[in-house]
Amino acid sequence: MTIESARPARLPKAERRAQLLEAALEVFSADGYHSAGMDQIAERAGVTKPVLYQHFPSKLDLYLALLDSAIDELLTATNAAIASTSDNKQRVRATLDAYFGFVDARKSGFRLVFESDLMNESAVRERVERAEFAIAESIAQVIAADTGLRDDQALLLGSGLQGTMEIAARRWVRDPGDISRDEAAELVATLCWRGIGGFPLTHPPA
Amino acid sequence: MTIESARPARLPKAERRAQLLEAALEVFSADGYHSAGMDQIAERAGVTKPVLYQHFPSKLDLYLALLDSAIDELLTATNAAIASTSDNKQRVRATLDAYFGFVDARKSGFRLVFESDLMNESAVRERVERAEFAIAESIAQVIAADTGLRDDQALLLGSGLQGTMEIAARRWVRDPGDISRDEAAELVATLCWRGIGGFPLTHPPA
DNA sequence: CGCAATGGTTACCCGTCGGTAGGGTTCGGA
DNA sequence: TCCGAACCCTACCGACGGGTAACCATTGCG
Repeated sequence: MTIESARPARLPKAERRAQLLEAALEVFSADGYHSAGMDQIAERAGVTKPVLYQHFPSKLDLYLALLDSAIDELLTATNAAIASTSDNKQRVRATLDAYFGFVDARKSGFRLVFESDLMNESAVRERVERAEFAIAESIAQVIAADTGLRDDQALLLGSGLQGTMEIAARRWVRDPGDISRDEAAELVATLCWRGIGGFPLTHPPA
Repeated sequence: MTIESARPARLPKAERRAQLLEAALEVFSADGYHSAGMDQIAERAGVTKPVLYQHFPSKLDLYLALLDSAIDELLTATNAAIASTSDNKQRVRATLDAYFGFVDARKSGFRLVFESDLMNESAVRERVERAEFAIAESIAQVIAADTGLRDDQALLLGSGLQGTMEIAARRWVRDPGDISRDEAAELVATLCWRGIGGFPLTHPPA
């Protein structure tokens, strides 16, 4: 009982903030936005509610901070993967590795974004849709460049691939079963490549 | 002022119930479960809250009634489509016609099921997952029968196809753009068939 | 040893909303 | 015309939870 052990455990602002974010992420992703209480989040961080409000002005702001952080990380990872090679088959594989890598390492963050129960809030919906669109568009750019398809057609296909990744990842997170992260990524990569691989250059502008 | 015109407009129980269900469906699907208020639903039906509670014991029960109804309709439609032919390519097309037919005709019901903000409620989650699984399994049965794939492999593919339909439909409902219902169904059917069509009999048990 | 400044806590407020009690009004039948 | 049943409304309750006010405690510096 010499030093920090029991309840109070005073912390500098930055660390406390990080801790609160982590606690909030766990609670939000476990219970959803509506069921989660500010008291609950504070308690998980070993602190009381007012402390939470010293760091975040409202419940929604706290949620959005987490959302932005998760989205940012996902976009960074996928964009890096898309840019990592110029071989399209490899590119698909790399992208799915990155996607499932994120999903695996940041399960809570992933669920926060793609299983949110706050989609009615415009601020949330906007962010999630922007994220989905950003991924779809990154893919679409490659498709458009390499196939000669029209931009809107490419975007449609990009959306399809993005959607496939999203829903597959969601299902895998919910119930991984016997499937490892790598297996999952490879499986979906195969599916995506089978779907998209037939397009390149076999489909002139006409 | 002779007959029913103004506010009260007395109705027999069955009709009132139907009207309440319709009003609730609109409100729930527009605002989500949490934002929707019982007063709001009652008002939309031209009635007050207690009337609502004479027909449904709680907000959740009302929601579940709508959910069950929508799910039942969707499963009926898709199962009929799957059974409608024995040509697999046709089968895929028919299933997507049925799926998008439901989505188009019952937009609110579709959103209620697949964009629910009440997934944390176990009763809701269970129903939605059962619905997804039921569709995936119907598809998987055909796949298993026609390809010789193991049951679990077939179920995985069935889940993939179900997921593809779901997410594509969700995106189409959110923003149909210039794409007609038929176009959407055909497009996704093509995508699904391209993904699954390579499997039959080319992939023996080994 | 004071004495800020920083970090926490207890205790409370209050708006919203699901749910209810009890009383009025219309209708069919005797 | 009386009666009771079916239907609907006004008015209210009570709990839950986001957000806040006001008050302790620890730390470290002069």
